[in-house]
Amino acid sequence: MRQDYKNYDFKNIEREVKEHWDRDDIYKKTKELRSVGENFYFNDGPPYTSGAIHMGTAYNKIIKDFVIRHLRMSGYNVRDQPGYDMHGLPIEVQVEKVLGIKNKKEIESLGVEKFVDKCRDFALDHERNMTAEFKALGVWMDWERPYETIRNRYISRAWWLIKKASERGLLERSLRLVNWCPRCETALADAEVEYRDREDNSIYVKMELKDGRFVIIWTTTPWTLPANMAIAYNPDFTYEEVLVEKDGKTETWIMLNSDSVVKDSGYAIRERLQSIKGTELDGLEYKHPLGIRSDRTRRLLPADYVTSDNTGFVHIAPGHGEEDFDLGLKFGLEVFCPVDESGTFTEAAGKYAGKSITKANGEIAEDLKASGLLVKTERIAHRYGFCWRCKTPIIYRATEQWFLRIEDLKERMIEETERVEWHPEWAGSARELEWVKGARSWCISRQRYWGIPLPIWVCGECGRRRIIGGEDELRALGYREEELHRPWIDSFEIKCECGGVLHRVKDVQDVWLDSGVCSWAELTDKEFEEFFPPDLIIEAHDQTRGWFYSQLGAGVIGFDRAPYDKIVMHGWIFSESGEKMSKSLGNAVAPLDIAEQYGIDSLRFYLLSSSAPWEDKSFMLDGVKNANRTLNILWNAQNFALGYMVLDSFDPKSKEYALEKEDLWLLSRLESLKQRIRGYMKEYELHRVCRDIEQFITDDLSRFYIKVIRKRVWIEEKSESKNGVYRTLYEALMGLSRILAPAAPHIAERLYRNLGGPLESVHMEDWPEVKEDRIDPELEKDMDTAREIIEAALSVRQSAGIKVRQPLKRLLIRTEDEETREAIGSLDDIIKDQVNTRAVELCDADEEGMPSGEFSNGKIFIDTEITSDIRAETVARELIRRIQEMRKRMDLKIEEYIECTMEMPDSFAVHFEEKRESIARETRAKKIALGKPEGFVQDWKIDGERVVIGIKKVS
RNA sequence: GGGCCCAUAGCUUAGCUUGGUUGGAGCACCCGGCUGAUAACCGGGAGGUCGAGAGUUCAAAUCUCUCUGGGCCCA
Repeated sequence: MRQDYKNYDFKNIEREVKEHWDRDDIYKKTKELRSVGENFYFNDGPPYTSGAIHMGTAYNKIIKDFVIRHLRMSGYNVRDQPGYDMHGLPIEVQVEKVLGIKNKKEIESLGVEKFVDKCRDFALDHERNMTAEFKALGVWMDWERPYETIRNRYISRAWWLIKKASERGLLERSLRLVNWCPRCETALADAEVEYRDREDNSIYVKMELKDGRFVIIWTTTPWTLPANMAIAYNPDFTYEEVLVEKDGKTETWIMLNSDSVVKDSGYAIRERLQSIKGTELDGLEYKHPLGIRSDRTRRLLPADYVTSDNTGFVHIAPGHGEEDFDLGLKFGLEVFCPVDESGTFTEAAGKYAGKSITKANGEIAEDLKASGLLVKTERIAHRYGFCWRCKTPIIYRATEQWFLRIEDLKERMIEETERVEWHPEWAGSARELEWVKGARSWCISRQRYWGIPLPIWVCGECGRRRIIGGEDELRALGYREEELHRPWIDSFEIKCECGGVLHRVKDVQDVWLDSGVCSWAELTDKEFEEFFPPDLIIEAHDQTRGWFYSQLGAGVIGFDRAPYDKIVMHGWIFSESGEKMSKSLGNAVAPLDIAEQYGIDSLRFYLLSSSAPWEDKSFMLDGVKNANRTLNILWNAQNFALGYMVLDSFDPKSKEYALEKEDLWLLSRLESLKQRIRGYMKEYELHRVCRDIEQFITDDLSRFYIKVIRKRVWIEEKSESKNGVYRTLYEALMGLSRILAPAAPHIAERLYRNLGGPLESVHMEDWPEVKEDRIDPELEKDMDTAREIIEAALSVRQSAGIKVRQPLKRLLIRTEDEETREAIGSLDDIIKDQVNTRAVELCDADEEGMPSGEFSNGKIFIDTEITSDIRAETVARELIRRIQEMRKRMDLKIEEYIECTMEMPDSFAVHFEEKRESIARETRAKKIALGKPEGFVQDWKIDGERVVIGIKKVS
């Protein structure tokens, strides 16, 4: 056992504890120790290597670290390989920025090899930084051996899945409508589109029917008009046909909501001609408003999804809208898409050829106006999709892409979602299930460079496909390059049976598929045998559509099951004012900056205790301060205990001790704490674990227990009673070091080491069993009663102006409650001591004339009569308190002796003489007398009288 | 517009499953006190339309419905 820093110097403590872990290889030894335990596969969701960690990433890893440490202490052999998501558009975009280039053409002219090398360096740099930060947070994972999505083996296992999908008939190439980023020139997954509000010009356009009447459509994307192939109406609606007039000319219009459509258009309604049922419009032909592909016949077609907002007619461009595409499929429309990869109109767009769609918007409106077809323009705010990385507005394009038909697996995916144990329960039963039910085919191809190349080779002659299921298969065909990435793999050709040549399709795969395969991608055969499938994953709620889902899809394709049994879903961390933390808003707090100020353990303890894991949190700096305060109190309690234990050479193995009521009480509290924690852990209520520990430290241990036993340790000679205190404190602190180890691993470690823990590290300890026989609910209840009475008495003292240093003659308690009477009887020593009263008595009637107060089961009265002895003791306590204060100011050690001389009025002096011996004993004074104060001298005012005290240290 | 989650004191929150005396606590604030572990702690004070409205009930923070605001995921 050893005494430690006087103050809770978290900086040094945390640094030194980490040094200890490193120097003595504690992490490895801990894993080694548990290698005989039951296998447990914790699967880390890979953060994306494109920036520093933020508070949310920190929280994520802190929860994981908590859970893993707890599992290890509970005996499990935990597989804890962390991982990094290192491919994909986000990195490409950042690298483009660094290189100062803007599009795919510039990448091609720079050279794909150079570009990909940069991407790899970028990802590896960030991986290094992030690892350093995770380690700094005290997170124990296998940092020497993380999985990386860019490794050959990883890529190889991803290919295996695509081959598997192909074998199961789930891989297909087809013309589909996809989200498309014209800047990045690639398809985007739904998950890669971010929706925001923006303002646009919407236009109302007259579409001329063959008979000269017009139907009015409304669109927010004028640039899709060249691709118009039909107009949809709703067969359930009844449309209005009205005669409108402008500049003396009249026209016949068909629409809904004619009044609001005509408003501000310069037209006026002259006559309401008739109502037209939707069905009557079926098949009517109209002219393309811009005269594009005018040879085609365009018709009005029925569609249930048309809403009654706006005009009740929807312009249909199968090349640019999902519903349009589906309607086109149903009615055999041409999928006309006169827009290329970069968002530029092709020759097919007639006069707009070569123009970018964003610029064409205005021009199209102008042209419509010129030809008299524009009814009006209206500014509107609506949700629009943007590329999640470069923030360019996305468009929809019909293109040939590769898909996984996971909608075919929907039933199995639903079953698996229902099988998995979710925390909280609704995360699965409501949220994920809802999302899975909407499963659609998964577009996995990307027209980019930095990603896992799709392992699909197609013959230019006969169209035969060959899917390569792994690196070995590729090498067996003669592939020589070390690298499996683009561009190296692009030039590899395979001979076809037909005599032709198979070329790899140029695409890379969606990064969500990368992380989707991580549960098996880096496992050795042996590990796969021992650990797969994973037992547990822990991620934030945005992963509903992300990793929870991509893993489910990949797992069901590969293994007909979800690659997890249990999911803990956690919340996000927002700024103090509840907004998203972001650098651009300037409200982001870096986890390590906070740790620098208040300590890593404080940050961890705060994040874990602040609210339930699945709740979103606003990050409160005061919360971290408060956690720091709690740990500080623990530190002080430890100092108190160790100070005396070391002084008395306490031996925790010694059997020579006697436990008093308060000792048994604290031990009971400790065990019932452990019992509650056991329940919380089952439900992943980590916040309750931490809050209850905090309560125990501050309330039970520091505020009450230590206050009660202070006198017992201040007795000089060794005694069984004093050993009882040591024994109790030792057990409480040892217990705390263990149950605090997952949340605050540094201070727990230090505490354990200071107490002389038998193992090299607290993290190698077993999670403590609950010693149920020590739990004494009756004693705990009695103590609650005693504490309540003590509080009430102190409160009455205060309002009566009787200071605690003045003993009471009696404390009288009136209660009808039998249990309360028994509690008082059994704990009266503690009550006496804490209230500072000579006697505790029960009474049957109110005591007239005495200050009184109430507690939940009765009333109390204090007898404030001052006898000569009470006066003497009050004076003695006042003097002792001042002398002690001075000893402290002189920085004397507890065991050092003093000589003390004092001047005081006669009214004090008589009492001083009376209590001289006990004053000398309590202040460790060899000599104490009246006389000229010498040495360290201070003036005091006691009850308005001047007392001068002088102290000298003696050796 | 849809699904899920959240809303209690200035702030962070307990209580809601199973309706029942005056809805607890911490931080911050004010007043007083204690202290040889403690720049710690204790006592008191002030601070609540339990987001709003309706319903069920003898009784609603708690159950039901509607609405408002926030979050996540979608449309």
